Amino acid sequence: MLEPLSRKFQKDPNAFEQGILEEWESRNLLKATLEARANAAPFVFYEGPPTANGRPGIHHVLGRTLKDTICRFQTMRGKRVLRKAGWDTHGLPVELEVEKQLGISGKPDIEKHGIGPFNEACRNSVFTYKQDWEQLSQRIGFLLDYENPYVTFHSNYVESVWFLLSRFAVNNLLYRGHKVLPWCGRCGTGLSSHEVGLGYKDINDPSVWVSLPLIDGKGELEGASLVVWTTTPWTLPSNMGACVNASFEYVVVEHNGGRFVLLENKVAELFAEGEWEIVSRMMGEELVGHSYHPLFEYEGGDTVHEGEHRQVVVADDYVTDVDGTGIVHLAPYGADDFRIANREGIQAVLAVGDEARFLCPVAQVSEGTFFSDANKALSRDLKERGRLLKLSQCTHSYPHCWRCDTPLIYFPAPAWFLKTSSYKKEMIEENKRIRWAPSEIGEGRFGEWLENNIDWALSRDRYWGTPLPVWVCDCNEDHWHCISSFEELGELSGGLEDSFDPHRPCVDEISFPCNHSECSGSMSRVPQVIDCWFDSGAMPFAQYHWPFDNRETVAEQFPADFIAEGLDQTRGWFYTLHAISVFLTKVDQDLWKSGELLGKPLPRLAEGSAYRSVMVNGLLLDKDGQKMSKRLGNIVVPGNAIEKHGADAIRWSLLSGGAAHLSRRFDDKAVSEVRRRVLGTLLASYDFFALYARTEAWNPTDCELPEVSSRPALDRWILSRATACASQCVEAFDALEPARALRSLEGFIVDELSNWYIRRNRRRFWNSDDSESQATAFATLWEVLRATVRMTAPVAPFLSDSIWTQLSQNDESVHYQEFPSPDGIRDIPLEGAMDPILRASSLGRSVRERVQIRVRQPLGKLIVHVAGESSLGASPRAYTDSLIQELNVKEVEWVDGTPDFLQVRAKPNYPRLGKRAGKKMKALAASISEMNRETLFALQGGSTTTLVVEGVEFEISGEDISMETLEVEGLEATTDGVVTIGLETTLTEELISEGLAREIVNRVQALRRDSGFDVSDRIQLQLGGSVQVEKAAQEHRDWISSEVLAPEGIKVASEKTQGAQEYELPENEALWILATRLPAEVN
RNA sequence: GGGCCAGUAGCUCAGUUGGUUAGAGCGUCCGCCUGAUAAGCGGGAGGUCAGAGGUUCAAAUCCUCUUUGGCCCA
Repeated sequence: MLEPLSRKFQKDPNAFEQGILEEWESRNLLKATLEARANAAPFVFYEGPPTANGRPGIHHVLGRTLKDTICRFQTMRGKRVLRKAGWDTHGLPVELEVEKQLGISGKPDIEKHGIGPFNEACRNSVFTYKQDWEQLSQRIGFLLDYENPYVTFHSNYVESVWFLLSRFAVNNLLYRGHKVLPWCGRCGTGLSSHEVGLGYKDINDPSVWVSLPLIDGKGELEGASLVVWTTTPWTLPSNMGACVNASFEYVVVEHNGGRFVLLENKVAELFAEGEWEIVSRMMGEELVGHSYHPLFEYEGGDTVHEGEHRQVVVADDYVTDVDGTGIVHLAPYGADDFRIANREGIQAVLAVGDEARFLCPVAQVSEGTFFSDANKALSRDLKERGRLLKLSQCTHSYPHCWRCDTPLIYFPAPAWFLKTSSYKKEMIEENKRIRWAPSEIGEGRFGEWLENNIDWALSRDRYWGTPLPVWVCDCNEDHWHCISSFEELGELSGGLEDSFDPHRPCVDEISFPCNHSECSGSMSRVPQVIDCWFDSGAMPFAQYHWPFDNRETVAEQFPADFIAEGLDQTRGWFYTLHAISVFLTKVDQDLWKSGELLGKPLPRLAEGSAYRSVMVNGLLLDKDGQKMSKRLGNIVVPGNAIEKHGADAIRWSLLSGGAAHLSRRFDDKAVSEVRRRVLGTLLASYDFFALYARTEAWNPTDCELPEVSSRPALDRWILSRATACASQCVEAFDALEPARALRSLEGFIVDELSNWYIRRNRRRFWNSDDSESQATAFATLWEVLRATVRMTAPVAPFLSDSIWTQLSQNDESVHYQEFPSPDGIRDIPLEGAMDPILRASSLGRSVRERVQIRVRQPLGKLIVHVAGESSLGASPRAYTDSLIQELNVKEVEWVDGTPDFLQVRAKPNYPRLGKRAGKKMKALAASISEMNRETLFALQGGSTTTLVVEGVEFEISGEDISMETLEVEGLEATTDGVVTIGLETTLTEELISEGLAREIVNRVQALRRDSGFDVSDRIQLQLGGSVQVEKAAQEHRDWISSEVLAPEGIKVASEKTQGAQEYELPENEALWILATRLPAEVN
């Protein structure tokens, strides 16, 4: 019992933790934890679903540790924390992976292969690395319910998503439109931004300046033309309008008898010097509303956006003065252009279709011409008609299809949208109620994103995803319907097969008659699937198959109290969760009106966002601050690091290294340091306790723990500090700032518990002469250690649990104990009184260093003065013994008041006086520092004095100044401004003799250790040496023998015994020792 | 181009509402202790708080600009 743990941990942390993992597994820790909290209030956590078709890296360890730590902490605060795992399984990355596997590429290939087999391959591929994820999570101690995860491709999940989509449709927030995408005309497909990035190439393009003659120009604008610039002449036939920036100033210039409108600083690029002059200036807004003659007249084309206007001037901030003329030609082949056309009601007609070829003849370009081949002919035509002002060539980087190398176009593809912009106000409002850590992300990045919200382009022309549950009539495409459940689909289509799978292609085959009156058409599904971000954003509902099942559970488990993901999720999961939940709970009022749905009660869900607080973590870089990437080969494989250091050290180091939201470096050395300095110290402290509890047979169960009030000041101090630490941890964890909690814990464990409390109290643990003090020491340390491991448990779950089990001597895990109460016993005056003691110790060591007298050499007297001692709530003098031991002095003299030998000076209390004195503060500070000691003394005694500074009187009281001690006359002294000490450095005969006695003990102890004796082994001791040494040994023989456990006393002999160890002591003194272990019966 | 964040000791980072001499760990130099012993502790040295300007009696902290780096979006 009370086994030592330190060496086992330091030697092989991995094996150490594996043992604890087995324990947890055998008793199913997560289940046990939830059972222990069966009736507790919930703390709701949502797991952001990872994609399991990639290996987890060390940065996932960061995210998972943050989640786990907060969840464990809340569990220990008495909450019931369900932890349902989840998997994000749909989407393009899966498809690309499978294309690679099957050795095919592109949509035509996939359709040739067959959507059915392709999706089957996707389904099999998504869990390629599931094992890796589960094992890693389990190994780092991330408690997660992997037995009942939510999986986005499961039928139930898909059905919930359909239901949510149908609610958008019912509210008229689902609509058909166009989305401008990077598009390959040859493959007939849109590309993701990732794919676009794969295919940039430098090409040569024409650069044309074209005139747009105004139809209705008046005054200076009469007969004037707008000038636009483009490198894509093929888009000019599809010109919809011209866009200016309302706040720019434009000029009208005359050139060769014509008038042209553009930005002043662009004129020189167009016309030669001296051939133009400025006629007039006007703001962009004055141009808005004019119309101009179209560039090309032709029949045909594909109208993709109906509108009342064509060829008009509009304004938008997206127009810059960097490229072009400050007037932008709008064509449907641009996302901004499309947005503006939408807003302004401008008709959009495509001259170039989805195969990137002309749909109709335009000028000298024939139907079917590939877009890039039309540039020359179009330019020529414009030139002939006098509309081309300038033509040159430019080389620039242009995207190409990474599969077939064809130049891409930006193309408005048919798409389905969610009208999120219609409830932007609600989303912004609800965002203000979310607690963001750090807050800037919520106000800044996320807030900004919501302010600029545009409708959600929901559909994807792909295969492996949740099919968009929209069925359209073949007679009239305005007859469409969004399905809300499998049951509804079954009823409409005459029943679903048992093997029904809501994925493509199965779902594509289902059709039913159009139910619009007097329509005899047949409804079939649109080909698209949906953005997989909608899947993950739907998880608060879909993870429980709401509203078809678990309505009560969702009502309790919505919204989340806490989520935590990386910064890159701001526009990802954080947004989709928010957008869907705000819509469902706040915008969709109809859903909740009746209080029931499908004939069963529907509990109202809390109105608002899906989460109340969110913790954002930054990127994890390598030790040199480089982004980890396969290319650089600097990816840290979590397994290796864990094997070396164990998970606790990694968890601790990841959480303590700076604010969570900043990008941080993963540094192996930092992990070692944490392991040694923090975890090592905690274990050593426990081992110390265990060692003496064993030898002295102390057991918490068979003794009565003494009243705290009756314990020594130092014991009450450490208990109070433990409470202080608990209160800081609770505050920091609640604020989602684990790094702050860990700083408190590190300081408490290393400085306060180990380096001060244990170090100053060691003797009490083996001194059974004072059994009361010993029992109290054991009780205090036991209690403090138990509190400490409960505080470290959320961060270092393994180590903490193993120490806890030892201390408790039972099987109960630390992980469902209560976190130490922040409202426990606290004695703040006592804590304050310790501060001068720590300062005095430090000063004392500094003086000893200066005068070169080692601590082992006792000194006579230490004089201590504490400025403002009387204002401390408790007297530091209660700790006099600690100071005597720490600095090895015979006595401590506490100085009252400000005696003559102490030089003092006053410093102004700036925060107090600064407000009163204002500009005169500097002068006032000067006169305060000149006040004499009598005045200061009087002020401290409670009287006041008046200082006149620059003609103004200031009444100064004791509170307006603080006293600073400078030095002590006649002694080796030093001060830190608050505490001043003087050290008597005279060495008397007795002190020297005692110093030597300590040297002797020191050498004997070293010899004991080197000889491999146990700490409680008794020995027989012979020694001798130089005259002074022998004299000291004689004088202190009793003390020495008790210190080194030589019950038979020591034998001082002038003749050196054979086999004795020789030593050279300071001041050229000589010593020899012979120590032998006494037989066991003596021990 | 826009937004957000960061720049403090050789390295990694703290630094509360502006207020006394800007702190800690690692590293380095010097030393100590050891009945926690394959540990531990202390003391020094080391900083123009990225740069410039401003507000203020007082700025690492507030404001403006510049600069470097990161992330997100165009």
